[in-house]
Amino acid sequence: MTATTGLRVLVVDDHDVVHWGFRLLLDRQSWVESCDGAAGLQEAVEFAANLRPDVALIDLMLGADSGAEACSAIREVSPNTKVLLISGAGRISPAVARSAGASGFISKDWGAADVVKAVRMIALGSEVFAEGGPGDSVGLSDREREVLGLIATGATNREIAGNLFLSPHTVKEHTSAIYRKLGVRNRAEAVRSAQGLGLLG
Amino acid sequence: MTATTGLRVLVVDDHDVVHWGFRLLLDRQSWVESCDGAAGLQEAVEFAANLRPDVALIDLMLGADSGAEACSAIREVSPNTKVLLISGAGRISPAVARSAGASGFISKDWGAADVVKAVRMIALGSEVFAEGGPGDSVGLSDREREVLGLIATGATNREIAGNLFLSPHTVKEHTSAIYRKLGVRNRAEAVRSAQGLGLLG
DNA sequence: CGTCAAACCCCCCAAAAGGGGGGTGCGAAT
DNA sequence: ATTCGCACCCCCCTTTTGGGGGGTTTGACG
Repeated sequence: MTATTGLRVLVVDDHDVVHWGFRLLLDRQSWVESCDGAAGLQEAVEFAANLRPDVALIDLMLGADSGAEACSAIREVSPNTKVLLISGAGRISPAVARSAGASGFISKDWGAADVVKAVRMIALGSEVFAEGGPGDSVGLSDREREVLGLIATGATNREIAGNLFLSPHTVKEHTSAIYRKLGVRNRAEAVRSAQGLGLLG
Repeated sequence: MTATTGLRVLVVDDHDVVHWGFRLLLDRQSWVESCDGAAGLQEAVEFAANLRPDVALIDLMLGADSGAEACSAIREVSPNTKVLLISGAGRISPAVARSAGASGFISKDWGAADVVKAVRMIALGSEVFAEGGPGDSVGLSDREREVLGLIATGATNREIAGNLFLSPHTVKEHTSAIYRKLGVRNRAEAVRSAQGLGLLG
């Protein structure tokens, strides 16, 4: 639905449990085409060079290696790969993560659904830098919030258009923007997400 | 979407404000084809006989006439018309309302959205008898709740089918049942409604 | 001054949704 | 003993959705 073609994901983590956990989690998503894993920096760079993954999930504590290093190394051999850094215990400043070329930074204790959503948002071009937790300030425009409210009432795009005196196509563009910003695929999930974020009454 | 053809609604109320309020409210709904009004019993019966409305909204306090009487009278001349009784202040037992042939009974201080929803639910064949308020115990089956939960994650019917080892078509029947029971037209509204009813985590 | 994002409009397309009809079997209730 | 809700399967159909292009204007911000 979002994905015209599935995403290729690379998981880099030296702990087998984490590593396989993510792979099982992501392989289950219909928009994930393939999900491979690497245990160390060298292996990760090889994979990245060959597979050109869309997203790389990199653990910050890569044994002897640093996650930030791995991030730079991967983006050197595969510049189109978006990197999502994952912290176990330690913290990292968004600035450091950004300068390493990462598109996002999350904590390992996020729920599975939120991690999955973060991967999707990054693949779609958003950045995810967690300060306090998932879903801080999504930054919908006024119009988008208005459309979102009508979506939640079950209105079709045509009805929304009639209500707001717009063309149905413009409404679709707003909905697309909403989905992108919320990291969501469709109306139903958008409503759920919006409720969780307190964007709806 | 729900309506292959729009609903015809008749509003019976001797207070002009209420009367027009409902008409304005309902005319705005895309699934309402026409919405006429009558001020008294006789007028109401005439309208019902000619227009054969799908739903009649009847005020309980019809001046000298009783709303329950009007209900019986209307269903005599137009048996397919579903009747929704509306109480201003007074209360009526569901038993009395049922024996008069009403499909539902609500209070005037319900929110606009809930009244609209009640009309739709009745038109779809459900009964709406308010005890404590709108949306008491919708009575989804286990399977339906399961499907609803997946809908809220943005899953498509095909994905739900894969997850629950069903055919996509069976999933669609569950979704239809969910929509009917919640008085809702589509996934987005179902998610919103379910949240409000506490059916989702 | 340019630039950028928001908001609006048009075209196209494939996929999904939603509703209609038909059917089966089960178990619980009347 | 028959009815009713639940769960499951098949066919058909139209509408809606979501994404892909392309474009304009406006107003804010540097």
